[in-house]
Parts: sequence; structure tokens; C-alpha cells
Amino acid sequence: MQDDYRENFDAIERAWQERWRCTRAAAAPRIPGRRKFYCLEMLPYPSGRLHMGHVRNYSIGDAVARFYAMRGYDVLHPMGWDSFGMPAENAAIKHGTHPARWTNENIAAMASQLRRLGFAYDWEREIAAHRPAYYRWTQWFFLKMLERDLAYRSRRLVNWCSSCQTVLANEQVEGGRCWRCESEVGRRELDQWSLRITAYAEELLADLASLPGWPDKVLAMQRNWIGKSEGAMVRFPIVEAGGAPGGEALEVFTTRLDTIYGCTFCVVAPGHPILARVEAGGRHRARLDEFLGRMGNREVARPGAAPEEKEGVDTGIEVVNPYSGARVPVHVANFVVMGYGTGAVMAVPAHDQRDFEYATRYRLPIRTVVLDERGIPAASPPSAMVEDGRLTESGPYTGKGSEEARREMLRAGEKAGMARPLVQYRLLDWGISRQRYWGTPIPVVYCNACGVVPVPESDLPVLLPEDVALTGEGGSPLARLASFVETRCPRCAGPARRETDTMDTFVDSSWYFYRYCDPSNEKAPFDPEVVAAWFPIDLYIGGIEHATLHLIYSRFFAKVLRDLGLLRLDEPVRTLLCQGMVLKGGSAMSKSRGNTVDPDEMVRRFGADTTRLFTLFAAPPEKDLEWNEQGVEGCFRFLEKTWRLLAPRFTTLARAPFPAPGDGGDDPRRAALRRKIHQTIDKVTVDLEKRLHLNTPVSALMEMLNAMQDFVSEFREGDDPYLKEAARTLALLLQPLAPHMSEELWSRLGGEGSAGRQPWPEARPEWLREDEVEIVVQVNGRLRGHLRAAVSLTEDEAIRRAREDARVEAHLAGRTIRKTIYLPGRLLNIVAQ
RNA sequence: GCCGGGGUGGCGAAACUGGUAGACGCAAGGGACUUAAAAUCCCUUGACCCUCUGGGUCAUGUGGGUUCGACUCCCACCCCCGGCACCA
Repeated sequence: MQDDYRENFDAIERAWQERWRCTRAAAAPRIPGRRKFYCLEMLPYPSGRLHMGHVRNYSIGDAVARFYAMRGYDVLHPMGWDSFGMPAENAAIKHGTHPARWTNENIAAMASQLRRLGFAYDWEREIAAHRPAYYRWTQWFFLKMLERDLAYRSRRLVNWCSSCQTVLANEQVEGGRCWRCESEVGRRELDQWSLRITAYAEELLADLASLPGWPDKVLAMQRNWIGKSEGAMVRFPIVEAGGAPGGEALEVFTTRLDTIYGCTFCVVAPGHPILARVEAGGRHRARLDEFLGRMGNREVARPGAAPEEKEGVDTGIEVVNPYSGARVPVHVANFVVMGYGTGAVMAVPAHDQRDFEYATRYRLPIRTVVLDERGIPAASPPSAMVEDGRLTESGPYTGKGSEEARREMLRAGEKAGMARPLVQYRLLDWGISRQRYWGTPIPVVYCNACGVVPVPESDLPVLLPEDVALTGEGGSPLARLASFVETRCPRCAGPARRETDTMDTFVDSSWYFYRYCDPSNEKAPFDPEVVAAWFPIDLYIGGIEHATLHLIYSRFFAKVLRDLGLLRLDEPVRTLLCQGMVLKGGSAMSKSRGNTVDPDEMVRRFGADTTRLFTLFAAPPEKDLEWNEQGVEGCFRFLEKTWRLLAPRFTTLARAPFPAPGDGGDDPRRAALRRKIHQTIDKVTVDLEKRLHLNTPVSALMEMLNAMQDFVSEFREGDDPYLKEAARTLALLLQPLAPHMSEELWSRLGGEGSAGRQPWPEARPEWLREDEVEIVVQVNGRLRGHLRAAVSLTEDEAIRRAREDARVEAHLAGRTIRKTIYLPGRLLNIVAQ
């Protein structure tokens, strides 16, 4: 049965996918002068199977890409693979396969799933991070950064995930846990490579203002993450054994220099170098050691740890407040972290909540130095007075406002050499060394004679060796491979050792979208001219989880590439769309929860069009989407109804002529149908182009189909051309949302070529305009009646007509009309009292 | 605590620059077709009330305000979700 969609959808979809595969154009270059649209979805990690989150992400992107193609844009819509990373290595350890094999098989499987969903990607531009032709350039960028001192090696305290056996960047620690495996993250001191993202901190922050197309949420998260604070670095000279201040000082960072006269002690983090001064065997030493011992491993900063009760001990060290001259004790306590500022703070209990709590607990003096605007000391347990105000008991600054005092105190402090202005960021440099195998090798060697030597560009790529033993025992697998490690120094030809750490995979994904523009360039990562023609990315779609990961790294890379002369813009992404999660039973789909829905099964039961349609229809893109199988059936029914209505008429409609543009106006049914067609075109176009709403276009098409059904239910001689016009329009409007149905309808209705290559239909103003409209009649703003009239109806005439309505008149009874508000063609409001 | 986003029927949602609140879909109820079921088609469906082929009142988290008119703008508050967090 040809008119049974249920029997036919699979064959229809497969046939079109086959045709798309054969007819796909060779990687199209930009045509100068034409408008371009770069539509990009975040590239997936090749885990082996698509999940519904992918399907949703790509359905949104594909709809937009197909729409812009029909609107006459040159569209770039590529796909690739973020194919380095730990899961491949873990799978290899577990199953005894090689990560490369596992990865390549997964890519093949997922690519075929993507094809079965009918996504229109330009596969000739496909890239994969693990292919040498790609990671060669990842290494090249690293060398360029090394040249510019944007990559450096240092011994630093790093986040260590013992389960993943590797270092994590700060961005990869979430609430003290590993972003991938959720195990608790420890700290280790290691030599590792970092990228100097902090060199761009100010610009990364400032340029957020130039991204109106980004969600406020992401802008806020990045602003937060960069965490700029302006303040002062102040030197507190250390009192030496003899009792006089010596040359050495404790440096503290403060944003509240105005409160410094209220500093009654200082606090350093456990692990602060000043603690070495506490004499062995002294009474302070014993208590200090007891305290540090109790802190256990946590003698160093733990980003993301939950606040706990303030606890600390007096170190016996004293420092001098350079402003007031007061001698204050130095404590070590658990609420100061080593990873921010200098790991030391001046404590002003009257005006800082943490200091207040600590001082209260240990009965340390609390000195009020800022009064509120009424001149009242406002610190009262359990809270410190943390607002700005007017200074008191602050020597020459008494009586000044906080703001002014900060300025003047800083100026004076600078002159005296005891303070200097400092802008502090929360953002830290990006540690990229990973002690794992399946990643881009870091292209440097260590020579006994020459030290750290970059691998010459001409020797790139440093190939990742294949014959490696993956045991999962820890330590970098490459380090155990002599044939890789042992090499010659490129500078002196003497014996040297290769770096055996690999790069964080976020390095790979920080520049991939440029490579799509010029995917097979062997001389450079890309031709700047070609990239300039396609950039910026017009729409970038992905999950919010990358707000302070990929999306901040990519912005950093863009700025570096710009400074290398490869890029002509400051920001790579114009509009960012963060799609919501796909939920089932109220929570995110996950294997561990057992609430996943398999895309393949959906495609088998309902087809790609239905699966895609549902992910677009069920919720606006940025909201979470609750998977609802009955909703899926609803979308299937829509396609089924479309098919049932048109399939029996394919031959007739294919042969029928189109109505002339002005025809049908004299027949209310035909006029209504044509009006609906053009209103639908208008609605779908505006929603796709201006609002990026994808649920309402689906509704609009459902409404249009309902109108077509009504039209057919009273079908008359000579109606064919009108139905044909509606059906052909429906076929085209469906292209972004349900492309297979779109193509099938188009060809069965006698359309030439592919529906996807047709120009997008245009709403004709003469059919959008309704000659006779319904005008709402209100009395005192409340709906009391309607009248059908021409748009040109005058206000007086409208009032006269409205008052013919008994209902309106009843509400006016006994009242005087004060005024009327008339919106021609819309509404009449009679205000009466 | 700070920052961001939200609170609309039984549910997912819609309402463009303030102008008919609830489009579209799901679910539910009733009916037609059928021996029956499925499928399909038609009707009803925010709540309450009345003198019930009609009409009224209330209703978009709560309380105020602006306006002829407020889901939409302003003020205050409550709740939910997300992010950050001893950041000095």
C-alpha cells in the first residue's frame, strides 16, 4: 500500500539518503559576493554510539543549515571527531584492542548513524583529532606558542585524578571532582606544560561585551571564571628574632585597602613558605605541626572544597602593618588557599566575614574602621560589616569614603614602597600535560646539553607510536617505550629524550573549526584567506557544559591565532546556542540510570524524520527536553497524516497547474487556504531566521496541514491547483525539519530536482494581508465582542458597528463613554464610566 | 553568599514591539465506523458560577504599581533550576 506511511518511511528515507550520498557536491569553496553561513555543532567524542543529546544537537544544526542553503547562502556545515582521549585508552586496556582501532571503528559506526538520520554534512571536510594530518598542526600551534612564550614548562601544584592517572586543568575539576570520572581530585607537584591563557585574561573578559549573540548565562559563567578583582599587593615587614622588622616581608593581596587600619592579624595558607621560619622545637612549632598534620594532604589549596569551620593556629611570627605601624601576629588557617593571590591575607575581622568568624572563635581583637553612612559601627555578631562606608580610626584617612581612601592609600603606599596596585584573576594558566597515551604528543625533547629543545617544524608530526603497551598501571605509557623516548637532540645531535606526556584533548578541539575551512592543507593548518571567507562561525550549537571549558579555550586560541597573523577577528563565534539536555523521567539520560533512549531504535520504529521532528518540537532548543514516546507518536502521526492526505493525489496534483498569483480571491475556501500558506511561510521563515525557534515552525506546519485537510474535506472541482500549491509549499517548508518527507513529497508532486536545492518560498504580502479581519471589541479593556470588517474601517464606523452589538451595549448601559482606543484592523476599546 | 535563567491548563508548550491568554501536540472524556479491537474521523476539555443554543466572574508564583488595556513594563517578596564559591 503506497498510502501507508508506516510501511514506507524506512524505504523512503533510505532511498533519499542513498541519493544524497551520490549527488553530494565536492567541498564547495566560498563564492565571493554571496552571503555565507557557517553552521557548526560541537564535534562529538567517538564513543561508539550516538545518544539523544547528539541527535538533538545535530537536528537543530541541520535544520538551520538546510534553511540557509535554501535561502541562497553558501553554507558550511561540517562534522568531525574529537577522537583523542581517555575512553579509547581505557577501552584498549579493558578489551585488549588498540585505541586507534577502537576509535576508527567507533567513528565508522557513528558516521553511519549520522547518515541514517539524514544529516547533511559535508563529509569531504571531515576531520579527526587523532589523524597525524590533523595533530601535526596541533603540535605546530604548540611550537608557535612556545616561540612566543605562551607555552612554558614549570613545576607546579596540579590537580591529580588518581583514577584517570593524569593531571587535570582547573576547568576540568568540578566541585573538587574529576569532570569525567567524578572521583575526588588530589593535588600533586609536577613538571608540566601550560599555556599562558592568563596573558589574555583581560581581553577574554573585555571581549565578552562584544558577544551579544551569546547567552547571558555563558557570558556570566565566563566572567565568573576569569574572576577579575582589582586591589593592592601590600608588604607587611616580618619582625625578626631581634624584635625589629627585617628586610623580608609577607605579601598580601587585598581589595579592601581602606580597611587596613582594622587589620588585627594576618593569615597564611597551610603550605605557605613563611612557615619555614617557625623554629624547630619551639612551642609554636609543635602546635603548628599538629595542625598541619591534622590538615593531612590538604596542606595545599583545594579548589572547590566546601567551606568548613574556620580553624588555625598562631605561628608566633609577627609582621608590621605598614600603614598603622601596628605589630600583628601571623596565623595559619584552613580558610586561606595557596592557589589564589599570595596565599596570605591581612585579616580585618570587623569588615570581612571569614576573618570575623575566625577572630570570634579565637578571641582575637576586632577593630572597626569603617562606619556605615549614618556613622554607626555596623559589625554585629554574627556578621561583619562588609560594605563600603566612611573611615574611622584610620590615621590620616579618617573621615574619607572607602572608595577615595582606597585610591589615596594606594598612592601613598606606592610612594613609600609598601604597596602597589594589582589586578588579580581567578583564571589560572591552562595545564595541558597529560600522563596518558592517546593524545597529541608534545613536540619537545630534553637534551642533556641543550635543555628543552622544540622539535623543528620540518620534523612534524611527532608521530604517536602504535606499538605501545597499555597496562593501566599509571605513569605515561610512552615513557616506557624506549624507541619513542630515545632520540637525538635536533640542536646538537647528542642523545636526548622525548617528552612523553600528551596534550589535553581540549587543545585539539580549540582550533578544529578553522581546519574545516581548509581540511587538506598540507603546508599550513589552514589558509588564512579561506578561513577569513568563512568566519566567524554564524551559529555554534552545543551543550552548556563547555561554557568554561572548550568555549573559553577556543576564545583564547582565536586570540593567539590572531596575534600569529592567521586570523582577522577577535572572536570566532557570532551566535552561540546552548541546547538543553534530553531527559527521561525528569533526569538526564545516562547508562548508569538506565533511562536512555536509543536513537537507532527510534529511527527503526518511527524513522529519522519523526525522531528529528520530535526533538525540535517538544521544547525550545535551549530548554531541557523531556522524552515522551507519545509525543514522538504525535510527530509520526503528523507525517502519516500528510502522507495519507497527499499520497492518493500524487498523480493528479503532479499534473495539475498552479493557480495564478491573484486567483482564488473570490472563493473564501481557496482564499483562506492561500492565506494560510503564506502566513505559514512567513511564520516559519521568521522563526528560523530571526528567532531560532524550532518548535513553533513545526506547530505552524501542523496547522497548515490541518487547514489542507479542511480544504480537502469539502473538495470541489477545480480545487487541485490550490491544493497543489499548498502541498508543494509544505514540501519545501518541511525540508529543514523533516528532509526525507520533504524530498519525497517534492518529487511525487512533480517537482524538479531536489527540494533542498529549491529557493525558499516567499510569503506574498497580498496573501498575508486579509481584506476582512476580525476586530476585537473591548469595554474597559475587557473582551465583549467581535466584528468582521475591512482593515480600512474608520474609528467612528467601528464604534457604530460595535454599539449594534447587544452585549457591548449592555456593558455600556448607564455609563458615559470617556474615550475610545482604536487600532485599525485589530481592536477597539471603549472606555466608559 | 554572589551571578544567570525560570515559575502559564492534567502534561510538553504558544502568545513577535503591552492589545482576544492557553495556538500546536500529548493525555483524558464522549461519539461515528467495526461482530470486536486496533487504526482513523468528529466533538468536548483552565477553574468556578448562572436564568445554560447564551452569558458572567476568576485565572499566567505572591503582593503592590504604571496603563484604556499587563504573561509581557516597574517595585517588593516567595519558590525552582543551573553556575561559581572560604577568591582575600
